[in-house]
Amino acid sequence: MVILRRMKDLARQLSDAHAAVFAALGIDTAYSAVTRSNRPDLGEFQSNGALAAARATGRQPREIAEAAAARWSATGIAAPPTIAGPGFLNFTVTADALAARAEAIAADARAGATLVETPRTVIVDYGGPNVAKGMHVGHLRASIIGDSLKRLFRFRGDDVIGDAHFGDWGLQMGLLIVAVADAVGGLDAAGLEPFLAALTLADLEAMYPAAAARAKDDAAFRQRAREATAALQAGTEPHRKIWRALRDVSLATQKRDFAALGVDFDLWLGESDAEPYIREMIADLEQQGLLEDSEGARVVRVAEPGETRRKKLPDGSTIEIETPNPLIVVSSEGSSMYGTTDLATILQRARNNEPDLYLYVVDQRQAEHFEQVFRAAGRAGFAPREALEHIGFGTVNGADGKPFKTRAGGVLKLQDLIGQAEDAARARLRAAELGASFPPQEFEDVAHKVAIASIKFADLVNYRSTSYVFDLDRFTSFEGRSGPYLLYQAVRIKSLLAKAREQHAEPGPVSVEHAAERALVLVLDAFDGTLARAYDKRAPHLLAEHAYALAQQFSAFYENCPVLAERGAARASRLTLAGAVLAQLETSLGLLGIEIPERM
RNA sequence: GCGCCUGUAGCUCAGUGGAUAGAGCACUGCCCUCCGGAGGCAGGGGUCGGGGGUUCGAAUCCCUCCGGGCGCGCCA
Repeated sequence: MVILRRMKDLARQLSDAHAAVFAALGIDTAYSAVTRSNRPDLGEFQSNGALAAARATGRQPREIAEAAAARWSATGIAAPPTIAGPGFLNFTVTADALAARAEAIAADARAGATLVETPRTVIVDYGGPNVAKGMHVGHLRASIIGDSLKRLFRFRGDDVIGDAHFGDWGLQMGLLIVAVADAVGGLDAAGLEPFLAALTLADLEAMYPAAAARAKDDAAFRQRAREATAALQAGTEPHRKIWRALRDVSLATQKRDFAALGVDFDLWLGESDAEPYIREMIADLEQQGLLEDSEGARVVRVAEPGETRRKKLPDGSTIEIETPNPLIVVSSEGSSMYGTTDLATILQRARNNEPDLYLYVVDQRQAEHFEQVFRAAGRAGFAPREALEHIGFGTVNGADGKPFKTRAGGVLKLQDLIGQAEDAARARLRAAELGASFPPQEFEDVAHKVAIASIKFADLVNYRSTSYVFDLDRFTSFEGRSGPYLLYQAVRIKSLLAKAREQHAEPGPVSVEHAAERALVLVLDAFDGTLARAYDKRAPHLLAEHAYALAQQFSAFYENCPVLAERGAARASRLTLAGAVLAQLETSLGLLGIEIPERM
């Protein structure tokens, strides 16, 4: 196997050259970073290092900038920088450097992306469907963001394991077991077996909300559910048999929903799979003296000394209590709570996968829960606290700014949501007279890809911690910053390249002449830096923005720089650029979990 | 009450110490004898919630006030 030394991006090349200049001048190279310019009228890249270095050393920024400019000798990459304002250095790269970079990207199977220096083992916990409920719009973000992060980390060279972590072991199971018992007339009723055999997800979706609602104000019913939960976890029959049936029905549907969404997992484990570790974990916590009795439960305290908050009691008085709250490991009923399984799952993962990093892609509202679990895991030595990260995200809201609901006020099932997006995609395609001549099966495939691209791009283009407003009309639009626009641009390039092949027009060496070509190569060049930042910040939206910027810049290039109308070297150069753009666009969208149809 | 998140153009959102705050939608005006116009180019539109402070420099950091969302032990 040939090991290629990947070419550094232009910002990196300029930074290296600038660092050499700073080193020669005796200035700390920590200030030598060169980045894309925010003043394109003055240069393509800039360095603010002279200002920062001036502050640190007490020298004049202008003087440092002038000395650096005078020593600049990176021939071939850029001319010596110009100085502006109090000491900004502005760089304009040479056409040759751009051409070389474009060719390197075009020839690279990774479209110009480098790998992390030290690959790690990373486990990504995302999706998190609940066995008691079908997947709905609320599961969208966990699935889409988690899947994208998994792809991004894997692409950068890490060994990544995606785990769905089904919610199949808590009180929701106890509630369902009691509901089943009531439906058939008791746990030992003859009707149990046939009931379980005929069970569907629809039954489950009808039973669970009813049971959950009843538990709210029927204390006796709630107590029965808690007891049933404890019995299930203790391995009692027929609780276990019922649980198995419920889980099987739910899982089959959820796998289908994930498949429709184009989201996959390496491990399809759930909370129940942590069960074998719980007894041992509790003994370990006990032995370490971390477990305390508290109001009938057994807890691990995780607050540091002095971490307190005031709490109002029912009688109106306030008391000072520790924060975060202790993590409940054993409920007063003797059952496992979600904190118990989460903690045991860390132990399980540490044993089985030895991850360097654990990412939990879960709703931001659970931040405090994870803080408790992570602290407990750190204290118990299951995993270092720094290796555990909660990747929180905001909610999907309706037009009223509140979490998204259907017109009837219920939650929108994932399946229905995808169906609505497909309807919208079909209508858009027909309105644009796209795919009219396709075989029905291909038309449906295109509509599905457009629908998924609409949903995923609209979600991923927002920074994950902010909530966003769900607006299917906007998401499925072919205009502007949307998934369908990106598919359209990509397919248009495919069409162009196919036409070139028909004409036996071959790509060739790149020469960068037109301003639109310069701008395009600069966007291609920015890919690797964007990947690195998206990776560091666990922020796929940076990648979504890059894909959009690339498509948009290609459109400008396409408008200004005819490809097939040219002949010879110019045509060959532009074909290389077009090919590089398509490859990078496919890679970018692929990392977002978005598939591009062959034609549309 | 305490804590976390959040407030940027009419709308949806980027930008978290650097120069003149950006993009999409919407709006106005141009551009199809030309590779897919679902496009491109240009323009109007912002006291970056208010006030104070730190800094050569603040949407970004600190303080304070106002608005919105969420969380605060036996649900997940």
